[in-house]
Amino acid sequence: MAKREIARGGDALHLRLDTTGGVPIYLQLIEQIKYHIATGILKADDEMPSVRALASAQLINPNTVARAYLELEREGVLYKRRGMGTYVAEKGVSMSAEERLNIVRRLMEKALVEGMQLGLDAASLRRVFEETVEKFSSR
Amino acid sequence: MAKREIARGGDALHLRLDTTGGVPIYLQLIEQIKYHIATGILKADDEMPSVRALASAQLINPNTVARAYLELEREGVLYKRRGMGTYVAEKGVSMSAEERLNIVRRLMEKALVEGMQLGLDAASLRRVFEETVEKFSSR
DNA sequence: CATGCTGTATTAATGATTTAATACAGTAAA
DNA sequence: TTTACTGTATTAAATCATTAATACAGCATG
Repeated sequence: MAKREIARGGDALHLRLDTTGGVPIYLQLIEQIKYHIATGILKADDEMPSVRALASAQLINPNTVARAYLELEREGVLYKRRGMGTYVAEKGVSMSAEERLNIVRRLMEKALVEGMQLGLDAASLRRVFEETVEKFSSR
Repeated sequence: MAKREIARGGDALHLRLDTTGGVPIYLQLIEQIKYHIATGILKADDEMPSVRALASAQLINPNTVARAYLELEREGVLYKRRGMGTYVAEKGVSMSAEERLNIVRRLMEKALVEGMQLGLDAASLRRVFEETVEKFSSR
């Protein structure tokens, strides 16, 4: 038996999955893994929990984890070594600068449209922006 | 027959609906209506196109429009007068300041998590923010 | 009050998504 | 090579979401 010493980034993962059907599990996984990378809990080349380990820890089907990992690999967030494991990738290597900007622009627009609809002025929106940037600037 | 004179805000609506199934039609409607409000094309108390008028203009089912209007009413974006029509509401009257802030925080977080994952630094993110704010500050 | 417009409600059909069961395939270590 | 771990692929079941058909109900106008 190969009981490798593991120092998985996944050890520090605190995933809160809501399995009541509101949001698909694999999307929650994707979102929370990205979040943990953004906060620095997961760093480049950290090993993720295996598909089966994470599945049994969370009492979900391995395929659901595999789907999340697959999508994250497509986005360039994770990379895999067949037979070995899944790892955190370096950032932003998969697309052109313009493509990346456009993705963020779309999301920013969504946030600000919603904010304006809720009656927030530019100053309030700016405050939310700065506040949020700080959460991710510890690294 | 009551052929009322109408000055619908909807006249200026340029909706581009993609009916190939990617994004649900009613969500596209919601998003684009909010967008038009944010840009000032639709103003408070403007009359929206009727459920049937918008449906036949866009070749979609009236219930689909009704669903979008219903959701927008729930969010306080539109209001209705039964038998009369649907209108654009004043902004941000339906929830507490803290609730409104939290909604925007969530969306902002999503945008920035994605941005960081794509390798953008704080300065680039700030540029996207300012750029986007300006789009909606003409009013 | 009748007409023709508003939005509403109910139900059904369709289609897509999500999850699960299960078997396959690659790698490392003993 | 065997074992025990990795991820992968295929298929099917179940669930959910979306859209549509159709009938109902309220209001303004003439």
